[in-house]
Amino acid sequence: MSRGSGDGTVGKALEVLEEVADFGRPVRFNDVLANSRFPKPTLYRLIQTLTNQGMLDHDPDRSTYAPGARLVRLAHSAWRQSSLAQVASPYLQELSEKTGETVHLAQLDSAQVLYLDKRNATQPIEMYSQAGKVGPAYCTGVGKVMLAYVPEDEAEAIIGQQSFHIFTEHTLANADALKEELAEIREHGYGFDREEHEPGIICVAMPILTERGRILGALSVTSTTLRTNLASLEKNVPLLKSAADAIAKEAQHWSSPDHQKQQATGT
Amino acid sequence: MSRGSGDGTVGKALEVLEEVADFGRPVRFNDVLANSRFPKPTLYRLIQTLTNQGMLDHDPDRSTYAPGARLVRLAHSAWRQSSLAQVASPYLQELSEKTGETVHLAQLDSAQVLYLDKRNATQPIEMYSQAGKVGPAYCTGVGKVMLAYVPEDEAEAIIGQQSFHIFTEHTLANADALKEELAEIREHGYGFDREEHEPGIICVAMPILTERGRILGALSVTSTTLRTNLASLEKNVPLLKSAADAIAKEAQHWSSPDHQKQQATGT
DNA sequence: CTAAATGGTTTCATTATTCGAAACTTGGTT
DNA sequence: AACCAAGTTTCGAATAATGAAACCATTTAG
Repeated sequence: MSRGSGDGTVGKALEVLEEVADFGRPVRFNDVLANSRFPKPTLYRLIQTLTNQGMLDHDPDRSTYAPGARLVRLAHSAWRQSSLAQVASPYLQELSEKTGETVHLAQLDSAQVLYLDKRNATQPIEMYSQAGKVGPAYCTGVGKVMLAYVPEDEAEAIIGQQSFHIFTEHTLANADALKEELAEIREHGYGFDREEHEPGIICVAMPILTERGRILGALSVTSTTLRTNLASLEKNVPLLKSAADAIAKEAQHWSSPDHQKQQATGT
Repeated sequence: MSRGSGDGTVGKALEVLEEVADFGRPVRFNDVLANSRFPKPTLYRLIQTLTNQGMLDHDPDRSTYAPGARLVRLAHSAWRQSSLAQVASPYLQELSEKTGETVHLAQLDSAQVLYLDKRNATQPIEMYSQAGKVGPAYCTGVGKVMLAYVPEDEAEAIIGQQSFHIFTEHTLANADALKEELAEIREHGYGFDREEHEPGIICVAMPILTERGRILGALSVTSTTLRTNLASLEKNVPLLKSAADAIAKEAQHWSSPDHQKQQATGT
């Protein structure tokens, strides 16, 4: 069930792509080989294929590989039509203005939290730099509220994949503590981050749920213990709740942003 | 040689991914089937695999597919370590400030122009909205200068894939006209867009070449016939040239942006 | 309330692709 | 000139992908 398992050649190729991406710098064939479960010729062919396909870029001068241009193009498309990100945008803006705090939009990607958007009340909008970042699910506000509303069996699987690395003295240390917390979240309908990931950083998080109760993502309002406390953050719950509801409703009925041809303008 | 051809299952899967992305909206299985060269069960399995892998997201309520979250995450990584985009950023900023015009950074992706970054002198920086867009190679400034420096055989292949759609009365209408133009570009070392893609839009474009003469990408300064003309735009050539040289040099020696662990901060 | 149709999923024998140990080539070093 | 390491190719055996047809589950029509 976990990625890269029995998904044939395509799964393997994507596993390699991820490996290359994880290096965070251009890599040589041998570097990849050293970190790969695949034998040399297999890896070689997978990399060849990915390069051919534009998913990897090959620098012949330095003989290195890096994630390719096609990926950027595909992701642009993914972003533009991700109903959550598109629909949520104005609500995030409103939330950050009303609360004066940083607001996040996140989604579950595999067992991790994927940040789709972020609004910093004080700073101008920055997107690409934040969208696409990932974080742990078990010790972030958005991670926990999403986990709380994922179907039982999936949740179990995801929890099994958490590292439970202790970031601060408040980090939940194991699966049982996390499960207790999830139950509590279901009771209230929202959750907190009590300095579990970073000292001094706290947040309230709200799930974005469809009418049928399926989890689409999560919103959070983040601040620091220097500026405020959990009780004050909790006052934003009604705001968050109505934003989450509105986003869920729109996302369900959403079909296309602008269906007319979008051609790049520029030379 | 062109994509999606003999690259086995991986090529096919990516072809399907692209098909889904091209719809620009969530699609049903049947919609994809109607536009696909694959028979039903094959397509079904490819989509299954892609969904499994997080490259496609499946909405069970509406039974639709859309490009997936994993794509956004991978692209974030691709972007961060794309040496061109990272290295070029400050130079683009400088160019847009000095010229007071819009500046583009582009790369070749297959037979298309892929925009990596854009600076609008007057407006604040916006990234995701522009990066990832694609445009035609044969009728944009950046497209033509890149084509001019691609190895003979590759250029031939790419030219063969151009649509030669007539956008304006100045659009180059066929391969021969384009080849002539490319020869001229090689002579001067830079090129123009003479309202070939959009009426009133003109630009000067400069190739970014390694010491060995390999093409990495292209820069352009774009404006309108209302504000200026080609002769004035051409005055920016020295600026462009020195930026292109500097970018090429840095890109070659570049290894990693910040190699320390980058953990998302937010909850 | 049944019939037909539509949209999606599974089967299974056939066919084509992938696999990987080993051998080979290339380019740079003592 | 012999060596070494990184990268590339070979080829029979093992595996995975293929797609016509059948199947199942919802809708829509009669």
